[in-house]
Amino acid sequence: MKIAEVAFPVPLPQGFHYLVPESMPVSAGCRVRAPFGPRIAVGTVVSLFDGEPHRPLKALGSLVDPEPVLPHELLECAVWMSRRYAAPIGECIKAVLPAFVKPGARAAHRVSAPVSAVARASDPVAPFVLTSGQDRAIKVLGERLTQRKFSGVLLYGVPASGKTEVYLRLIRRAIAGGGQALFLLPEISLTLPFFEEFSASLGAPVALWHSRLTPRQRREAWLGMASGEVKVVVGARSAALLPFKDLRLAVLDEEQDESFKQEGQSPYYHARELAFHRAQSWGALAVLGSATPSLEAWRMARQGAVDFLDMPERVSSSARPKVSVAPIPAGQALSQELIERIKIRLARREQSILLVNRRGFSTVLLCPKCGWVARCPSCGVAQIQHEAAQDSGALFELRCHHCSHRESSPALCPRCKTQGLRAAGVGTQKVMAELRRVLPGARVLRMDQDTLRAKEERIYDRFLAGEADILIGTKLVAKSFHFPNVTLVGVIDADSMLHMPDFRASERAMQLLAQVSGRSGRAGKEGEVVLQSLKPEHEAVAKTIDGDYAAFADAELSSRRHLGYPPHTTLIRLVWSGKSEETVLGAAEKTAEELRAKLSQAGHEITGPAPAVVRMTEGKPRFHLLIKIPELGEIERAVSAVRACAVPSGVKRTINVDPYDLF
DNA sequence: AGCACGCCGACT
DNA sequence: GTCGGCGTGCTC
Repeated sequence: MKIAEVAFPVPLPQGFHYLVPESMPVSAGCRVRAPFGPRIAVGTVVSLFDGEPHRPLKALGSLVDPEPVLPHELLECAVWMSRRYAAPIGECIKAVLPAFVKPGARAAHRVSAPVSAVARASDPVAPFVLTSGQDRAIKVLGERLTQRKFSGVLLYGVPASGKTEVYLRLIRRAIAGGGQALFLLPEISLTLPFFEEFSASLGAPVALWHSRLTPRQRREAWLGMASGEVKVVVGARSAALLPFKDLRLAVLDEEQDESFKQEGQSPYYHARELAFHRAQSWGALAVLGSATPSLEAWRMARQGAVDFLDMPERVSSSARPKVSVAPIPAGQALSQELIERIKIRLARREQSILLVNRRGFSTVLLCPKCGWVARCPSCGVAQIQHEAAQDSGALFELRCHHCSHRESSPALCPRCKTQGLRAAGVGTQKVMAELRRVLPGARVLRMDQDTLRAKEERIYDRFLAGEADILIGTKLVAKSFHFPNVTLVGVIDADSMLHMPDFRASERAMQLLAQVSGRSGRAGKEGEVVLQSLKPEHEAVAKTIDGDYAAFADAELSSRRHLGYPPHTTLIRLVWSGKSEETVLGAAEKTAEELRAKLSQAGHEITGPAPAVVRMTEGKPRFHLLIKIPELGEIERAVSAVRACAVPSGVKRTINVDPYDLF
């Protein structure tokens, strides 16, 4: 008997089996209507096989699509994703189905119409003198490309070593043979400049892909990639889930960036792994590019799982910036040392960038008398004080950076009713206010998610055009922007990055410090970096000073081995949330007990359950647990042990394999 | 995730 | 008397 495995868009781990009626011309990747409980639901056929059912099966109702809506390789990708991340198959299928075929899907409304997401243009290519590193990279990678079989390469290029030119030439070579290229970037705001540059110089249709496209742009880009008419796609994370006709090259630029891992919504996939998997399916070349590689990629390179290619010299002959440390002053954000150096830039008409960790004014509002802290009523985390909108009448408001909650900032302590609440910690707005006071003549711009909303390119363009002397911003300012007139970078609080209760804290700090340092002195002028820190002896700070990322990565990799942390081991994070603390904690504890019984002897370590750092979602209690799987342990065994544990009704449990978000 | 079935409060 | 609240249980 012919049986179809069908996935429905529901968070259930498995597919469902149906009998295929004799006359139905169904194939894998088609959507079908099928009786599902008390209703008829639309699902997608994952596979077809012949066999004897072990239980009475219902028959498929009718075909929705006469032809598959998902190409075979994309369907296979969804199935792989479902296994790799222990995610419900239906959710994985949903993630690869384009919005325009999803039943009842409504795309988010977008206010202004952006440029077409598929561009065709043809400009002559300007001649270019390559560095020897670029030349070698292009030769080696170009050679790989012509072999037409899978290989993975880590391209380790110092800041300003000219990786973009290497990518461009590789893409040109990939599409010259009729193939397609996938180019992934960590941030939506970075996709547009690359899209424009590639469409202008490639002379072939290029598509743009990210979550804020209009439905029409989506449709055009998706179908263009599926048909092979579009040759190149430049996109954010979810572009790793597009259909291809003939993929020959997949590039992840800034591969260390954590936004390549999807968090917040299942499936919790990592675009780097997906890009590798798909390059394997197509026999394509996968390139990971970074000046500060992730320890995951670094380890793969050290073990020979990917090849290592470096570009050690900068394109312009300028030297690496000079890095110094200044102590963090008490009671203010800017040290005298930093202020003096900014003054020098103002006098020379050069520009400065100041990196601040948090947007907003101050990072916590507390009562010195009774210890009350302003927390989000929905998430339970400390709220950030922001300057209020001009017309609101108040000076400040409180905002949650996890959800959209906002409220006015209280004048008295809500608990003990005394006056004199203290706003501690430094955000971008406070630095702005302080600069205005200390250097009233300086022209200052701010770039963070708050100022970014509508006009991200405007701030970039205005600073580039010299409309301001100083740019204050969060980690956005550390990204691949090129500001030739910047000769000073100041980091307001390098230590605050190291204090996070997370084993990746120093990796993140080192990457951010190295990246932001790379913004200084890019066009032949001498650059300088000032790190405000009280711990100059810390590994990440010390290695930023001597500029040795490779030494940092090797040392960190070995320390992670001693502590038994990724990338040597695998983590699985379970999160429970629900109405009452008793049921949520009860379920978590029962699971922990069962997992310890089943997994301990295989060397799996179970930590928790414990209240998550983000203690609530929508006001409901939230607990988590970590499973640490040893180097050669089986992930599948842990996942099936988790699946065997009951989830009481009223409780929601998520499974996150290789989590980056531990809060 | 839906959707039905099942037992307890304010209404035509 | 019944319309409907959402707790809990199942979907090949």
